[in-house]
Amino acid sequence: MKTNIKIVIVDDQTLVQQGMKKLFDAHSHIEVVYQSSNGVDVINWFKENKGIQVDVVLMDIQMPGMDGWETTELLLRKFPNLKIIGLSSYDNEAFIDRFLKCGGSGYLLKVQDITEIVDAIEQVIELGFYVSERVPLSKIQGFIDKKVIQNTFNTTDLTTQQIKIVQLICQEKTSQEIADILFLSKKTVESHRDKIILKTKSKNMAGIVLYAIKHNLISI
Amino acid sequence: MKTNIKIVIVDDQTLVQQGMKKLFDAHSHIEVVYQSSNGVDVINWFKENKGIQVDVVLMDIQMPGMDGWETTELLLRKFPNLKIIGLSSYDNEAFIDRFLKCGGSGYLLKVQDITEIVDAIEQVIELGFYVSERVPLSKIQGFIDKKVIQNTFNTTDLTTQQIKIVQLICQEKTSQEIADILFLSKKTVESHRDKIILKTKSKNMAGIVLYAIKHNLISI
DNA sequence: AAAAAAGTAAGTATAAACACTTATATTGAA
DNA sequence: TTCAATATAAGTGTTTATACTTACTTTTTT
Repeated sequence: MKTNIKIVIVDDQTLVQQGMKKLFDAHSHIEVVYQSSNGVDVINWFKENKGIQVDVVLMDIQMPGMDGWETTELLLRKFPNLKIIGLSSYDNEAFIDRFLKCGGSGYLLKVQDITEIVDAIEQVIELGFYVSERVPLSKIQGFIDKKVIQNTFNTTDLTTQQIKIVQLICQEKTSQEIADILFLSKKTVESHRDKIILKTKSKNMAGIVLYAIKHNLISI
Repeated sequence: MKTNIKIVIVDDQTLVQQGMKKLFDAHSHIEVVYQSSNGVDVINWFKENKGIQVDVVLMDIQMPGMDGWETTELLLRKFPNLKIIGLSSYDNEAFIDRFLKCGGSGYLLKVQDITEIVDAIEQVIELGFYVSERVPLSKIQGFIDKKVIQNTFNTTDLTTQQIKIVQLICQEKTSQEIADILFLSKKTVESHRDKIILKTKSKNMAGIVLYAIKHNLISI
C-alpha cells in the first residue's frame, strides 16, 4: 500500500467537503492537498500547480455550473493519467455510465462509509480502477477495455438540437412555441419529438421530463 | 451562550453524518449524543432514552423510507419541545415550507459552512428558531405565530385523488388509463387534470411532472 | 469520396390533452 | 346547522401531441 497518498476533494457542498477532510485526519497516509467547491477552480489549480503530485481526485458529480462530468472530462484532457473517483448521492445507472464514459476510475455513493472511500482510493492507485458491489466490475471493465475516453462525449443518446427541445418541453413550451424559439417549422419540432420519445423510451412528454431530470438535462 | 449543547444527527448519507460529527470536534461546547441514518431508528432512540437531554436535532430531509418531514412530525408529536433543524441539499421553497409546517425550527443547506450550522444551533437554543438570508424571518415567523404544528398537514393544495392522478400522469398514463385504474370516467379524470393544472400553475403535463418532483409527490 | 448520421420539412391520421361550462355531493366555517 | 366553498363528475369543443411515413439537405465519420 502506498504510504503517502495525495488527494484533491471537489464538492460544492461545504459540509461534505469539510467533513471529508476531517474524516481523512484519521487516515494519516492520505493527505488532502487541495479542496474546491467547483470545477473551474480545480482546473485552474491543476494548471497552476503542475509540480504537485496528486494521486486521486474525489469528484462530486452534481455541482452547479461546471458539473463533475464536465470537470472530469476537461481535467483528463489536460492530465490523462489522473485518477478521478466520482462521488454522488445517486445510485443511478445513467449517472455512473456517464461518469465512466468521461474517464472516471470509479464511482462512490455518499451513503458509503469513509473506510470504503479510503479503500476506493487505495484500490484506484493499485489497480487503476475501483469496483464495488454497487458498480460491478463488468461495467467498469467494459469502459476501461474500450478506452472510451473520447471526445465524442454523449450525455445521452440525444443530439444537441434534441436536448434543446427537451429542455424547452420541460419549460412547458408547445411545439409551435419551440419552433418559434429555434427558428424551425412546427413540423420539424414534431419530428424531433418523435425521435426523442423513441430514444428515451418514453410514452409521452411526462416521460421526457423525467428522462431530462434523470439525465441531468435540466435542474430542478 | 450555552456551554454544553447536546445534539442528535440524522442523515442517511454516512459521509455527511460522519463528517459532521468530526467537524463538531472543533466545537467542544457541542456534543453529538446520537446519530442515525434513518427516521425509524431516531424515533426509537428517543423513546428508549427519555432521560437524556437533547437540545437540537439536525434532521436530513431527503431520506429513503421515513423522510425528514415525517420523522420531524412524529418526533414533535411525542416530544413537542424538541428543536429540530432541517438539513437539505435543496434550496426549494416548497421543501422549506413543508419542513416548517412540520414544526421545524430552522432550515439549513448542505452548502453552508459548519460555522453556520453551529450558529444555527446556538440561535435555535437562544431564540427558538433559526433564520438566515436564505430563509427569511418573515417566513419562519409566520409559521411560528400560527403554531401550524397541526395534524392537518398538507404537502400541497392537491386533494388525495388529485395527487393519485398526478402520480399516474408521472407514470406516463393517459387519462383513459388513469380512469380505468381509479374506476372513474375519462371525463372525470380530465376535469381533475384541469384543476391540477390550475392549482399547480402549470401549462401542461410537463409542468405537472415538475411540480410532482418539487413537492415530493413522486421520487426519481 | 462514400457512407452514415443528423437536421430539416411535410403529409395524413388518430389520440390525447386542454379549456370552458354546468351540476350534484360533500365538506367546512360562521 | 345552515350557507358557502370546494370536490367530484361529466358534457362539448378546440388545440396539441403522438404515430407513422417519406424526402431532401447538411454535417460528420470512415
